[in-house]
Amino acid sequence: MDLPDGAIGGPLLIIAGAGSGKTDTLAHRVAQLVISGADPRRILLMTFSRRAAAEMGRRVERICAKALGDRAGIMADGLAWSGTFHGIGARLLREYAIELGLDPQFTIHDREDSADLMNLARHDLGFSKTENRFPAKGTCLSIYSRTVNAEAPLAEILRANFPWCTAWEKELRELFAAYVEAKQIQNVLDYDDLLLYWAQTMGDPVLANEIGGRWDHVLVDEYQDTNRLQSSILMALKLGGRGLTVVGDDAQSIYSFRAATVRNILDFPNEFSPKAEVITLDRNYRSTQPILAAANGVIGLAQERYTKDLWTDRVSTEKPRLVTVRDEGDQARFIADEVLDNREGGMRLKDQAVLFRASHHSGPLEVELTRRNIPFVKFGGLKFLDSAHVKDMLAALRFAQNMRDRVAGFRLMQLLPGVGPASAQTALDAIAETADPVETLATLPAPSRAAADWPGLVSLVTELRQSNMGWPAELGRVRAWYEPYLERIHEDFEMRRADLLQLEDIAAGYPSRERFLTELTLDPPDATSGQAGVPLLDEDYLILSTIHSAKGQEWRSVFVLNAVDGCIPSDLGVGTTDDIEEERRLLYVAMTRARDSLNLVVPQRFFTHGQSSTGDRPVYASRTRFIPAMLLQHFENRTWPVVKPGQQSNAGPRQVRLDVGARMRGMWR
DNA sequence: GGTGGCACGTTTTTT
DNA sequence: ACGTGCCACC
Repeated sequence: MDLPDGAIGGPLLIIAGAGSGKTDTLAHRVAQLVISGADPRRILLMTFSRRAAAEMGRRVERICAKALGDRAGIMADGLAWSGTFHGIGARLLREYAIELGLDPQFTIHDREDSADLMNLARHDLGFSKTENRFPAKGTCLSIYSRTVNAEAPLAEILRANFPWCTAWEKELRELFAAYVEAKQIQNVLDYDDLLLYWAQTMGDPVLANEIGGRWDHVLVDEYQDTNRLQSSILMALKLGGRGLTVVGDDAQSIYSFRAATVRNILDFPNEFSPKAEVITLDRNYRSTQPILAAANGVIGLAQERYTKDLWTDRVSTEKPRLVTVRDEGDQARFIADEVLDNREGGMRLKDQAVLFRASHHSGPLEVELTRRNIPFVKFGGLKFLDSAHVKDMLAALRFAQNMRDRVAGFRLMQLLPGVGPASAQTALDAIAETADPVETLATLPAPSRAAADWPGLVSLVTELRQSNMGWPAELGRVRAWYEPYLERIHEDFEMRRADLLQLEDIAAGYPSRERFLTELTLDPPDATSGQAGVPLLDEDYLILSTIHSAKGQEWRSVFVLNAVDGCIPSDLGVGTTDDIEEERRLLYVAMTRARDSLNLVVPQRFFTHGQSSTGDRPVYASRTRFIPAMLLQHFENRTWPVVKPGQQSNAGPRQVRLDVGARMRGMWR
């Protein structure tokens, strides 16, 4: 590979197609830098997830250990600065908090907390009961977030992405001002702030110089999925681009809903003079030729493309399959059958993955897998941390960490019977106004209807603040306090208690409450399991994942669920051309995860819930528009189950094949 | 002021 | 099927 060696070189862009060994290339580049004398502590590596960062770290260490022999000691600390933009931002902001006028004890709000705070502001301004409905809290947060991340004027964002909200521009501006003020008073930062404050910091010449000077080399992975704000930070970090390397693939850009823009990668070379060097990797080492041909066919129909087709020399006679099944139930049974077949043939469950557009698409499959005792782990979608009981526990810890955090305090206090929004509000107001919040909390008159429970809350918070019981013992203390409430609130508290024990296991892996809270928010455990608890590492299990969460990974056998219009592309949203194009890339990403075998499953009929006023109704689906007739030559078409002629009538109990009545009714809806 | 019931609108992907 | 706002009752 023709990469410059360890000296600090000019800016470099590596366009790395799917399966072209991007991770390996980046790992080798970092290792090369270290081997030729670069200080690993002066290398900044930003990846998309911390999982990717960990993987990169392992590979770099392995390569270095081999090459350096007994000098491998310089890698003792591994890569000190490796993580996501948000993670690195949080670390820098804590370090520079004083200079930036922040309290170093700041807590970080996740998306849901942020939405809750937005809601409080929305309420205070009286927007929640306007005659024409004001956008919901989540929508408000999305608008705010997109405006910040895209570095674009509000009016423009509204016009382009939220046209149904344009009439509320004035109110939204007012709301966002209140939201920002609330965050500052409460000493909390949201995800966007981690980037925004960092970018602002880089606007100060002294701090910019100091921070930029900490690293000789800055490398960024998955650059096609960064947004304007992130690229601004990067450019300010390395003026002129010395020591800067970015890697990505415009054909795999799938995060525009998060304001990521493919322009970052396309415009990168021209940001510098002389222009950045560009290296293109177009050999795919992952997939067989027929799989790649099909994937190339799909992406070949994209309206705009910059990189050329990938090639491989992995020959195979097996084409990817397009499997038509009757409905989602058959889809689940087909996959379970195939997965077990593959395993009989020697392929571990872990070498197989099922990918889908939206987290809930895997529901019927999860039921089938559980029924057949096939263990699986699911990535993406609803997280363990989003469950009410886990959030309650975290609220207690967060409130102890930062008593000005109203979202945490609000949630915590309302656990007590007899405490509702009004009493919580009053208590939090009193706390907000004093210099010694613990003292205030302790001397506050208990809300009259919660007289019995209030002292317990006060002593919990006081003890946590004194913080001499150690970590993770603190969490045990919170659980002891919380369990009676858990039993009171939830019928199924037994199951939930198991989650809390799991939370304690997770907590034991962190050195302190502060680190636990920060890192859990920035990097939540992203898998949930069908069985109780996550399977042990040495166990074998099938992978279920959203396509988004499957980014950067590969499996020997890949199944794609619901390859139908309405799912891929998703029929939500207004459906601009850009949205459709992104969905096409999503299918491309899914297909290129497969090494040896690829099945796209097309259920002819599936159910949506809600939507129509009459409740559930079957939707007759057609094959995804991204595989039009002209691409069928790349696939082996089949239907499942295979019905042999003459066996039709005794192939099992007769079932409804075509719900004519529903179809007739559907004509009029 | 808290709580529980009802009706209505919403529903992807993630740091 | 689920969250959220509104309203009536305690």
